[in-house]
Amino acid sequence: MSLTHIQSFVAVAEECNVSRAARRLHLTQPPLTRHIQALEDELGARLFERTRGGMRLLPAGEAFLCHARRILAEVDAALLTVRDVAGSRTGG
Amino acid sequence: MSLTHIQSFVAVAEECNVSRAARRLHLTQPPLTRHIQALEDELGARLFERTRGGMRLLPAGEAFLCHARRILAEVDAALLTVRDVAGSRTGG
DNA sequence: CAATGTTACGATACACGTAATCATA
DNA sequence: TATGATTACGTGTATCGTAACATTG
Repeated sequence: MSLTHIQSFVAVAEECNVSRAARRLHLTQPPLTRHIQALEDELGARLFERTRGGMRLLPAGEAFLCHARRILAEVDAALLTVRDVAGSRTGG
Repeated sequence: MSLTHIQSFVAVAEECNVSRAARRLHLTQPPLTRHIQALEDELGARLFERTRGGMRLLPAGEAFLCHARRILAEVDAALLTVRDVAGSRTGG
């Protein structure tokens, strides 16, 4: 599991479409497909249903999406907090 | 930023010692040193004070530690939740 | 010499993008 | 043919571990 895979998953879940998610992430489709496959493999569960028009979340995928967003939010918070603490070192 | 770097950071913070953290992570010292350096570089802040006997958290490091633990906990929770949802698919 | 962390360097593994493939209508 | 995802394959980068280095007592 990696943060990159998690970001890819969230993008695909929100776009319901690998191609659009790829554009949004400035990536091509193949790596994105592989990210999803790696997650599904590691979690031992299918996260998306592959439909004619794109990707649709399965129950396991919806469950994972909640956590995925919290993980990314926590990473953002970590970045902000550390920069804040370090930036205010002398500023008081 | 990667989950591996975050795991390394937490181990070093808890052991106050790169060598012990490396053993705990089944790794050697150099990659661990580089993980910490990469984090410090990316965050733009020094996380540890290098002392004679090992590593000691600086304020920015303590701030980051809180978030780091939450990120890892959230990842664990994601694993458990997804496996639970997927496992109970037919079990009712 | 013994213990700490760091840097240099070569081998391996990972991840990308292009191109080709499968499926649907 | 057009749109969607996936697989095959070559290449560039990242990451590891060993070995060498610097610091401290």
